Amino acid sequence: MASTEMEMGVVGGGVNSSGGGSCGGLVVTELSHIKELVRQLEVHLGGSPDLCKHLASQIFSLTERSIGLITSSNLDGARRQKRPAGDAGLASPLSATPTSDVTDGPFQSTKKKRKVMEQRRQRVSSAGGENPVEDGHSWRKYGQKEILGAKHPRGYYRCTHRHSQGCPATKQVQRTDEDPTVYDVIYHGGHTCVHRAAAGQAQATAPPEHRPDAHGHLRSLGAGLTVKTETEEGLPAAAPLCLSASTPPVSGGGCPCPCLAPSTPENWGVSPASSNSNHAASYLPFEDAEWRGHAGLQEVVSASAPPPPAVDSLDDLLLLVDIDDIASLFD
DNA sequence: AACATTTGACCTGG
DNA sequence: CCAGGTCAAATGTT
Repeated sequence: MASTEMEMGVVGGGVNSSGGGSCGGLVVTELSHIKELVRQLEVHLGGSPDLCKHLASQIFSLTERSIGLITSSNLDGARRQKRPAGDAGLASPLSATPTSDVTDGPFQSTKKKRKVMEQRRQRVSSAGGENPVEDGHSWRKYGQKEILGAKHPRGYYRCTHRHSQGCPATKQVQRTDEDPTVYDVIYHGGHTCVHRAAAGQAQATAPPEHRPDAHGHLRSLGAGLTVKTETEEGLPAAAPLCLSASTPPVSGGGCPCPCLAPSTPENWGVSPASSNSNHAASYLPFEDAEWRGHAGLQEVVSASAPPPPAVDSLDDLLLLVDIDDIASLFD
């Protein structure tokens, strides 16, 4: 049984970072390039599909490179600054989890599947509502565990499409000790699943906040959400956004993110007992292997914020991805 | 019937 | 040996 499960994702897929060092300038250059490409893409939207595809793939590879640079930089920083594990209950997951070298080859042997994948941590507030945040993915709970030093058990979830598509994404959800309405969500691995059919259906039937098109997603991303992103050292960082252009959207401008199955009320990273259908919001943690560079980032997501600006154009999208913000990481 | 959750047992790394 | 992570049978839900 366990042996039949494919653990092969696109983990560690070809982000070639050029060593650590100060890469801020390089990243800015790369991102500026991306920005320009996106502008071109916008111009050609509705025009030649081939050209759009070409631009998309260029954006994709540039993004990969940039993330590689950011990743290597962040990891360096994280390694250098050792974290005191004193922080009651919360300190453990990221710092104490002995994630193996993320820069190394992803697989050594099938036995060593544990902890091979990178992880990202988010703090999710459910302020008032029952559910923290909808993340647009289908999760299936496969375990729960009392964690030493923590008041609340940790839930273990994996992508619903794990078996059907071999999607390696998993997440762990745990209430924080300080505030029961706040959850720590740790994601392992990115989604490799694509749920085209369901996504298309969802586009027609699902409520706007669940529509798998980029704009809808970005709207929902903002809908009632503030995303404060910071590194472990407390540096400001770019908001996590789904920019992957790896999967060409369904014609007419779908979401570039894979695995956008219509979310179910059970998607919630909380005990199903407390989950119901009136989720407060949606957000996109990270969708692709390319976005795994945020290993050192901790995102703080609050579900109680006022309605956000709509993202109606790629320009709006670009506004959300402020290159300067990213650049400031390296200042 | 199919799918999801619960939960105790098992496995693994430190 | 212990804590964390995963498995899988039992159970619940739709």
